[in-house]
Amino acid sequence: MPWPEHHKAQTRERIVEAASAAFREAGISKVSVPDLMRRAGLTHGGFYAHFNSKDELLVEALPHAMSDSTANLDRVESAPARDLLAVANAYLSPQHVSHPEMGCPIAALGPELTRSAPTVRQSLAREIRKRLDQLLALIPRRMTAERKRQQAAGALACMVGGIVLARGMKQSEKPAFLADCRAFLAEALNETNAHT
Amino acid sequence: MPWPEHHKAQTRERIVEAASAAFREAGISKVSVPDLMRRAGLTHGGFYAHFNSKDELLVEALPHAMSDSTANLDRVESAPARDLLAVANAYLSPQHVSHPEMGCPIAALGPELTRSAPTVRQSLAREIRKRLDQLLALIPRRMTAERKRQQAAGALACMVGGIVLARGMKQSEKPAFLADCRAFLAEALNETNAHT
DNA sequence: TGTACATCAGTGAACGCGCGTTCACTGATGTAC
DNA sequence: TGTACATCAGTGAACGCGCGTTCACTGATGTAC
Repeated sequence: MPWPEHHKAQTRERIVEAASAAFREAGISKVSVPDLMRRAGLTHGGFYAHFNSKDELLVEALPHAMSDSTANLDRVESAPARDLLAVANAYLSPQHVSHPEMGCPIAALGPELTRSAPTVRQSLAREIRKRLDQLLALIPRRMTAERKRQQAAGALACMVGGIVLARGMKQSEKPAFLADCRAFLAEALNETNAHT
Repeated sequence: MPWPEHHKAQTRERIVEAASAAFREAGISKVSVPDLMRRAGLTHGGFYAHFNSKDELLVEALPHAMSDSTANLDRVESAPARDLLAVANAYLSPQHVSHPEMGCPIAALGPELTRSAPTVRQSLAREIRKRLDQLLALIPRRMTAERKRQQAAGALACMVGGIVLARGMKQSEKPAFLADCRAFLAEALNETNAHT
């Protein structure tokens, strides 16, 4: 073989990484194939040696963005967060609001992904399901299955909506709104409520 | 005057209405000026007799969509809902999930609006602020101002995120997820918690 | 060790297309007489 | 009441542009001898 063993796979990975950040930052429709190939240090023509279409890239970029985001957000002070509230607090942070390119793709691209091609929508559904299950696993065993499901669903909804809303607000109102969302969840997830 | 008094204003209104529904259904960037003029029963050339740009229309279509949405959602069984939980329950309904064109523009277009022109972003910030204040007004007086703010913020976040997530899920998982979000909020907003 | 070669990752000109926007015009209307 | 007219809302051809995608090619690479 005329090229180093994993050379092509590495280039492909670079494209996926560039796309995963660029889409979250600017929106899928606002990032053209020439744009993202430039970001990956390549020219646009080579794109189709790696992917059959922009949608096919998207199917791969979404799980990548999701892993990237949860890897960043689920660890607090370099240790993986072990309770739901810690994950929610990290998620509902000013840093997450101001850095969509490193953050959750559901908050940055949810509605746009929902309107994309069927393969993309399937990928989105899979990622949401997975994220919900991750959060579910962080909830104390002693609660009923029903209650755990409700807390995971409610917390994830509050997290995603909190970021979407904060990003749309006046700069000066963002921190207080995020703090309110965190306080709301702290209260709602508080175990003393588990027995009412 | 060669035309009926409010003729032009009515046409303009028809364009705003068509845009407000079309944008929520398909996304702003996927609806072209020719598209929406066709929807309003006109040809594309006339657009610029009413608006200077697509962005200028957007600044007007957003508040319109927001009023349309809250008018639909804030009334339960033809009477205006008077408590936050009733509003949240109507918002987190399967009908809202399956009809974005009549629903909340923040859930349908939030991230895309956040990346739009400054004038559009200002309009979005204003609408979010207004919505938050509406919800705040539905919370019992006896709570502290801080707690009321937290409940309004948390509930709105949960509502918006709940719709964004439900729309991204597998069809079969949507109803249970929405029910979980509603149950979560019923618990979190429950007044017995107000005194913990 | 040096050289000719086959491979194939990446290049860049070109394609058809639909976008947002402009503008010369058309023709339905209310008014004046 | 009937007709000529000025108005201006709406029309549709045309603009430059950037999109996603295709394809003939280039040139850096590892291999064979």
